[in-house]
Amino acid sequence: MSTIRGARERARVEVTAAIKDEARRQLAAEGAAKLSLRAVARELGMVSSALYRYFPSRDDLLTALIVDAYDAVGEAAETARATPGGSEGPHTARWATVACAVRDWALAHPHEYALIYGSPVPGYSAPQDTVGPASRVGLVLIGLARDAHRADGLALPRLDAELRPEAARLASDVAPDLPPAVVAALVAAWAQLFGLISFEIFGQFERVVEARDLLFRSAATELGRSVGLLDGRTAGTAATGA
Amino acid sequence: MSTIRGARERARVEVTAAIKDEARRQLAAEGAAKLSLRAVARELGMVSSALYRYFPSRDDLLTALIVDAYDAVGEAAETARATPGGSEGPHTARWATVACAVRDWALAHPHEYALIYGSPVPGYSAPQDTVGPASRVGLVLIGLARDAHRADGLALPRLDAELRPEAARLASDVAPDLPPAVVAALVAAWAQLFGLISFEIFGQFERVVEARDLLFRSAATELGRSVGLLDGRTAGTAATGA
DNA sequence: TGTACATCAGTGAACGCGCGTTCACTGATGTAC
DNA sequence: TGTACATCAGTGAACGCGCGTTCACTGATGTAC
Repeated sequence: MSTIRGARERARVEVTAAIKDEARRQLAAEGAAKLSLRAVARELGMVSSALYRYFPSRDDLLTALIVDAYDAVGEAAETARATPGGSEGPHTARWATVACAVRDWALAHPHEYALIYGSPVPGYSAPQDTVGPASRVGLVLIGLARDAHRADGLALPRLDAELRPEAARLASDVAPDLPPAVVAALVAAWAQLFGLISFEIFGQFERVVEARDLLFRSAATELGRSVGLLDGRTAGTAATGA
Repeated sequence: MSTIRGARERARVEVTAAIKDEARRQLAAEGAAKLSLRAVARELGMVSSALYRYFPSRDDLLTALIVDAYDAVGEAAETARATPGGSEGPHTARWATVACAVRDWALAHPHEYALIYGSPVPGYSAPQDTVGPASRVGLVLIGLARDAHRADGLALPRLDAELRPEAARLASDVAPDLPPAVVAALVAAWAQLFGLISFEIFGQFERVVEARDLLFRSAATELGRSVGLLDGRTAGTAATGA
């Protein structure tokens, strides 16, 4: 199926991509709530009913955009982690590199960011297809902690006694090889990281914060420390794979 | 003007409140994007054009709801701070009390929360009226740090050298009596606090975190520490006023 | 206390708009023999 | 290589819907003298 199967099939792939591109363009211009099949079709020079050959409904188009957005930000994080800044030097700096990559993606695609990390679109409920792509950024953060752990660059963060069962459950769910205290701190840091980004993207920093790059990098680094990552220099590229 | 001025004026106040209440109800049911003047009027047994005697446009109604929501969450924070849990005992615990109050409000009013801390409503730009109410929660957090500072319960958080000018500027803007390092950490903690809440409200914790109360309280307490608040017991009610 | 006028809340009809989705159709591309 | 049939992308008209906003109006409440 990876071969080109003929003109019809190739056309289908291209038109599907064109529809999503145009939808993304309208998303950027107007926001998710205003995304309309008719407007997309109009812009593409098609009649609106033709889109139903590609997406059975408006919600399915939205779902495709959501999956693409999760994949895009996940890929940005993964790419950053593969970069020297994300795989060499102090683990807190690697963490900051990945965090900044996520933020950069968000600044470049604010409406796609809002689609996945903002208020849920009214009347729309995300189907199962989104959970895989949605976890990619989280997995990169876990991977960074794992690298540090294997290189002895990970301290144990504080863990409230009453949180121990939940931490153990979380760890066995997402990273059984890491200490539960680290996993609990990771989940909190994950949410807090996007809190910093959302406040910037959604305008809460307007007229308050000016040096946003600096504040973000500094706060993100501190978040890395809260997970247990150490500032000290350890081996360059981790001996352990991904 | 504080006295009752007559039936007409009293009716105006009541109808205005009824419109906002019904609008809030629809907000909770459908989300901001689906809020429509016609539906509100219908539910109130009025004709849609009658609403224009009270709000010059749909956007003005939205603005009123936004201001009310900021005021409600601000009041929740202020009330919590006035409570024993918010004004006595370790400063980190006071901070956690306030943070939990904000989260409780958000859980009880998810759509109003989304209205103010979620993706901006497309095509709507917040007017100046919202900035005062929008800052109330932040001011409570600053107040908590101030209480600790005056009671010698505040340590200096780390401050990156390159962030010093921004921290100084921030401090002189919002809290000249606090060390710049604290103010910079406060701004970051403020955003991160809402990151924890948004992830929960917007569904990112679905199928991941189970003990959300515990995780939140623990992470919020840690955020208080990141600002410099100390766990040690200091004087009961701070000798210093608000 | 009574009359004349001003204010203003609420009505009902209308304007013009864009939306998602369905359906019977045309005509080009692909497949089987 | 050629013919007969099946698949399927795209058309165009239509259905039924709800929306924000305007406008001339009625009638009740309030005010000035």
